[in-house]
Amino acid sequence: MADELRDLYYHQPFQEDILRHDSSMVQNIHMLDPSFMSYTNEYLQGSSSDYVNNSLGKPFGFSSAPFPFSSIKDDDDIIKQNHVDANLNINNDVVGGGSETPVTPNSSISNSSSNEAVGDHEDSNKKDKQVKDEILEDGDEDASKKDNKAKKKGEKKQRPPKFAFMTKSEVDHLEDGYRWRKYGQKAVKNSPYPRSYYRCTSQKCQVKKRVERSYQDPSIVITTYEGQHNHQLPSTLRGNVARMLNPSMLTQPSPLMAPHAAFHQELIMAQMPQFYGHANAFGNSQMYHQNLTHPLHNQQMQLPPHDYGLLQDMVPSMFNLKQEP
DNA sequence: CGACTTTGACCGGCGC
DNA sequence: GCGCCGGTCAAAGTCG
Repeated sequence: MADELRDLYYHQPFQEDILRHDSSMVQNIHMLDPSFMSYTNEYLQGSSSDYVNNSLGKPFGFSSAPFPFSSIKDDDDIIKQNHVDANLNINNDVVGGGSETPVTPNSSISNSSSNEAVGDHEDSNKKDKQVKDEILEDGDEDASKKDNKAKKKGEKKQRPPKFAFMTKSEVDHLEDGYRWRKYGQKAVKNSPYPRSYYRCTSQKCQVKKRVERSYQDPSIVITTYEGQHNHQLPSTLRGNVARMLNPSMLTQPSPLMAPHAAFHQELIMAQMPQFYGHANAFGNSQMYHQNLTHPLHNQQMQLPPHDYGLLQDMVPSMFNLKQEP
């Protein structure tokens, strides 16, 4: 399974290769193509439908173009979407400096193999069907175990939307601005690395996340968020996030949050605003989006010169703008 | 002492 | 029905 996961990881077109910084513990954060997300989810105990029907309504990359989730009805549609994404990303740099096999409009082999690489495709179809059935039901997302017991036979627990991504990091639990309490850890089948379960410590916030390390590439941490925060970021962290993003203050390192951690958080927040709808410290993050969405255009963007200080040092590719003295 | 982690037990879903 | 597996619970332990 992890072989396929790695293949997908390295061969699916990524929206961006955001971070390239040798000295950063988080070297690369890869926001995953929507279709890949659906595949990834197969590995992460969910179903492609979890993503197809999630509340994001936007691509998982930084593109501002709406992703037609509603048009996706089955795996075939996901594969078609994969074609589109492959075409769109054909000229983009990907992991490995573009040494990957180019994805062409006729790369159905790649896509179909990816489809097979999902593993037990029949099983995934069953899961999809299950989730689709679940979606037809009205149910409380945070239904407790007791509530489940009270449910009728045949009713299945509805899962909140999920968002998974892979991060190259030495640390398992990446700081994202929220406070989490670990409530479980399980050994992962066929992997020497355990999976950890975290729950947001805020009262009445049902957001959970799973963190596990890829056993094929132990440098990669797979994080899966489930649910939606119903509160703001802890104030101290928010303040530091703001500091990270305020150009006038960027030269001041944050004492409470490691630079890579703060940036990691921002990536997540920009990536899934619905998950951080109450706490998007980006505010007006248009520039950020544009920078990450069109790296080639970035070089031609005309922006007032700024000293981005620490962040610029961390993410030189983001600041690949002409800034004449 | 409160917040958090650890870890074995437990539960439900699923395949056979 | 049984066993496997993922996810969760909760008591005990740890830390600041």
